[in-house]
Amino acid sequence: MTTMSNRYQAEAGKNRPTMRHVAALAGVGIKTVSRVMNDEPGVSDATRQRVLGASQQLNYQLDMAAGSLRRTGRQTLSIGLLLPSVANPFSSEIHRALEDALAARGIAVFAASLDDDPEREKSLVAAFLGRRVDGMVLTPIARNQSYVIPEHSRDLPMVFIDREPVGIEADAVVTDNAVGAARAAAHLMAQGHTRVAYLGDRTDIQTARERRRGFIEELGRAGIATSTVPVREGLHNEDSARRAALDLLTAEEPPTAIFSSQNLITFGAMRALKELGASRRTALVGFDDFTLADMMDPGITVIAQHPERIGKLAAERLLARIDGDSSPAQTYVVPSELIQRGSGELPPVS
Amino acid sequence: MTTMSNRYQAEAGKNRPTMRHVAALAGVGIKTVSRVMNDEPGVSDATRQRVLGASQQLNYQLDMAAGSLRRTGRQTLSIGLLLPSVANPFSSEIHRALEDALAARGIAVFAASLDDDPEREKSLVAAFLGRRVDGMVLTPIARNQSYVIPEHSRDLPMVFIDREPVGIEADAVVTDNAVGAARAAAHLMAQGHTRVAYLGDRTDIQTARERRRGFIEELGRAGIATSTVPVREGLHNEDSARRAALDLLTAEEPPTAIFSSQNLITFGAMRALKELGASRRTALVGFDDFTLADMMDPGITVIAQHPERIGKLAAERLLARIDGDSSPAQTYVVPSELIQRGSGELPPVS
DNA sequence: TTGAAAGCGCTAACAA
DNA sequence: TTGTTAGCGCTTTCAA
Repeated sequence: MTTMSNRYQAEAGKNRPTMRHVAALAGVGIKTVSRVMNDEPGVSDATRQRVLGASQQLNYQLDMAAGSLRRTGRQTLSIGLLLPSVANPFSSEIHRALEDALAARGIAVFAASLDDDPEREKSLVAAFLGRRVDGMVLTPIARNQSYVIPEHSRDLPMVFIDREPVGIEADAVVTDNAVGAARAAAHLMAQGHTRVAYLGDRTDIQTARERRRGFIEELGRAGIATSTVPVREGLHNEDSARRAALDLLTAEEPPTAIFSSQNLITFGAMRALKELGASRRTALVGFDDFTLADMMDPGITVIAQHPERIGKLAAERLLARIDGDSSPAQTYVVPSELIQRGSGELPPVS
Repeated sequence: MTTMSNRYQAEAGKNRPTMRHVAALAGVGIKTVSRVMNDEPGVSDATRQRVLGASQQLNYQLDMAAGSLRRTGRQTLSIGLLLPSVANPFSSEIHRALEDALAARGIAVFAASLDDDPEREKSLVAAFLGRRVDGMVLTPIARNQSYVIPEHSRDLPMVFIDREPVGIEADAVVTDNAVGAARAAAHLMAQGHTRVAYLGDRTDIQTARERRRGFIEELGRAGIATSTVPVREGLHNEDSARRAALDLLTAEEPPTAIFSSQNLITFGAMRALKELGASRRTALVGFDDFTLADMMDPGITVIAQHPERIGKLAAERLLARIDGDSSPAQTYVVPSELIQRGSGELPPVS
């Protein structure tokens, strides 16, 4: 005991104190310290106070990693979140909603950015697994997610967001992409447009394909020959979208309305219209809402997604799985919403 | 040995395999598995292959937490990042730059949102510490950061961003708030403005006070009686800024130019100007750049911060500290930049 | 109410 | 080149 006191009590403040240091200083056993630090019952008030005092004096902090190593269930109270980019506004709102739902349970979030790189997806998932996260929320980008099947079978909770996974049956939370895009088509046709162009993202992205499908099919249902619909795809940034829009608008028989399938593409279309002085002549509906959309001239009509709802729902599903829910995997669809601001209500001008 | 084989090899796939399982399957000692998994030398090629095979067959994954528990230096390859909100565009760009710089070293990032709550700051820092992060990047909001002195003295690397910490000497990376605001003042005066209003954030925020000081002092240096400068402070969202701007602009002797000290305040000012039809009559310079600023009419002139540089620099400082740099704490200043887009170049109209 | 001993999955130190 | 033993900081188990 004297040895222990000497050994642990005397050590300088450079090294982080452990339970043994606290125990030695308080003159109790290490298990008693453990009980106090974890708010477990079975410790007298006097002892508890003594331990608390020692712990504060040493500035002691429980080591979660060491604890969860032995603890049954072995939870780390951390999860992994994989996003296209943490800097993407849509992603970061999902992130925020998730964080809020998980913070209530003391769960910390590892966030990482994919940058559309399938290899990164796999290595970031591996990094999460190596840190023994209690669950993962993933935006899939790789062709196939079957590489996580082993972990999923070991009951590691997993929720996919924005896009459904391929090759594995797991929970997913997605927007009604096709329905939303169809709504955009119907809205433009209701204003009298029949010549409506589609500006789309890279076709290897599932949501982009869904939006295209929903849009075109709705035009078809209204009797428009879908083969005549001007379609420009593979656009992945503002400038390629801008050029595609300029191209369409300066061709013969330009469209009287444009549907842009994503934020950056909408920005590109807006620029093209502005350059041509056609902002009040050509109708525009964009998928994804954005800051200041209502401050544009005219205001930009959009199909808004609800990232907060996606994040919240994903967190709820993840927590349910962590708590042992073993019902079959399911895809949850968060409805999008048409927000009229002017650009989508312009009548056709030929 | 037979016992071990039975015990570890036969277990079902539900439990995560450990090194012992791999060792048993490969017919080697556990330390050999450790060597292979950590790419350490001193293992014959044949043995290495056998271990690798067994590890893949079992879908084995090294447990970083368990490893770092014993490993000298005890690094977890994770850091904590505290932001006003992960959903704030300025914050999330810093986050992204940090992530990129740290990913190269295999370091994962715990991100959390403060929401201007000093209590949250402390509890989130405690959560990071309990997870034994290798370092922290913090946006301070509490009055005082002396509560982390014990950890800082134990050589836990820490870099403060956006605002300087109080009560502790630690590295910080900040924007030249006063200088940037002064640049806005000088720019507006160069257009001939003498009656310039200031719309500012809550005065308990250090950067808000700095911006105000820089702005007012620059007006004073030019001979403007600083007591006559119309100042509205304590604005913390778009609508309060909008109302303050409306108030100023509809009073007697309205300002001919406005400086707004932050993103949301700029949006509020823009709305007020639009409502009054004064967008082309009253000059506006905002602190903080934002998406589509150039698409407004007129384009919005701003003092742009450089979140990517702040994030990158913070990461560099953190890594240097993690690598043992023990030079005195220092504050690094990232210069802001005036971007002219039209709104700040309007001449005074009375 | 309290604490000693074992062991979580791994690496350090050392021996073979 | 390989393996054995101890032990990281903690919780579990069980005995006092």
